[in-house]
Amino acid sequence: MNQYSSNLLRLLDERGYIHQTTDAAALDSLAAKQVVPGYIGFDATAPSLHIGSLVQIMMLRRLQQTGHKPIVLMGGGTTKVGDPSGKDESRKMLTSEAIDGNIASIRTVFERLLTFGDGPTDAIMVNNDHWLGELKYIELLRTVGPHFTINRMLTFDSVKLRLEREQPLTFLEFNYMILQAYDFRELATRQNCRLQLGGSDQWGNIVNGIELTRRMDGIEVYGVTTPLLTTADGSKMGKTAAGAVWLNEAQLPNYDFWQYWRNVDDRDVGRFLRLFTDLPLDQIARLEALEGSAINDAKVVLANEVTGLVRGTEASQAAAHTASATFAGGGLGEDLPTLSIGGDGMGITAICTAIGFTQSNGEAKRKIAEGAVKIDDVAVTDTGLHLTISAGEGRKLSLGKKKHGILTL
RNA sequence: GGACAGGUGGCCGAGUGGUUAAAGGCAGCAGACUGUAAAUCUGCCCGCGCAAGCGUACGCUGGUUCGAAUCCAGCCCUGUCCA
Repeated sequence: MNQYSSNLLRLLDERGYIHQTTDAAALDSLAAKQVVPGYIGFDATAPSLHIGSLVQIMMLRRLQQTGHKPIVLMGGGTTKVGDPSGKDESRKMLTSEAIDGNIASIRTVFERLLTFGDGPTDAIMVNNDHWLGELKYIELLRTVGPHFTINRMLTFDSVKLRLEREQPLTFLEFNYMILQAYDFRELATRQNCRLQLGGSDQWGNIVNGIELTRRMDGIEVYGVTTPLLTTADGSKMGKTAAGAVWLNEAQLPNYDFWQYWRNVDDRDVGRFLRLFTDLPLDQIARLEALEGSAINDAKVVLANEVTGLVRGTEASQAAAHTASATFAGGGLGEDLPTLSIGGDGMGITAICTAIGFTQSNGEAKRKIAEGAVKIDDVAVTDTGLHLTISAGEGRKLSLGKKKHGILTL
């Protein structure tokens, strides 16, 4: 698979980003001779993206690394409509203020991974609300409507799925694909954008945009999708018990982010190193080849690198230090969650819940009965234990092997 | 507007008057084994309470009954077909 002449496609290919492309040869030769502005659309439904979007973000980074221009399209307008893809049910509507706030928060992560500015290969962030908001409905129908057939729209997976499951698909959602196609056409004419990247679930939307652009403006544009990322055990990436693995620190502490990568399945290590770090491929090959417990070293590298990229080097080092102190040294690290229990002390079950290890006092009680709760590595047996701490002293609270925290006065 | 089917715990899905805080599965958490992995086995898995127990919960609101997720009425929502 070394037939590509452009650095862009070669890099994407050898690091495992490519699932499908439209007209790979034409895109390849275009990327070999000029700067190709390419974009990916992101949703603005939450104040942070989670690691399910990280492949997409990394692709924009690769785009910039190979001398092209990344365009981050925030779906401020489309978020008002709601993407039916993969969702069983309609999303709730967000206010414009909430959407704008989300976009501002999401931008902070992009600023770590991409270089923004006015230069030819600097990244830019755009919001499709700017053009979608201006569109008048009749105008939209007249401009875009003729280029879509219901027949074709009905063949899309996102639509078929709803219909097969006998679940509702509103007309509003049905319009999502039209708006998304329109984005590509807008970016192609306004920003000279020639490429759209996205997850494999966006294939249909991307192809729609390509066709619309060709029909309306006679411009040839291209699409590349990534494979749907699942972990080795088959589940969708980025979901844990506590919820999604968020990219923003406000939604997920650095230490927990680091731990996510430290705990990936053995079989995922090489793939993730290629996708989510900038390490050279020969080094990754060496790490990936580690066997048995030695693979843990590769996981530490993965955690360090990804956390460094997304959260910053300092955060990464602090998390790594805390992890090694906690797990290897049996001690404590500063990044662990901390709870102040006050001068009167607290009941052990309330402590477990307050620090976030358990959802309720009842659950804490059950965990104690299972012998999972430890203070300074000694198992707690009494569910009624009332703990007090004297000044200057820090006690280590553990639930199971992985959850550790510090209790202070 | 009409006919029919349906709305159960994070999800899927049993349950048609009491033994039902509600089978089973998935997801999750913990224990054992390990390597902070996977697989496997075991336990747990609404909340409050030390506990006895109490409180909430089967779309919503009322009703029947000693007793309702289960029966009745009205309403809301979804799907399929018809107009």
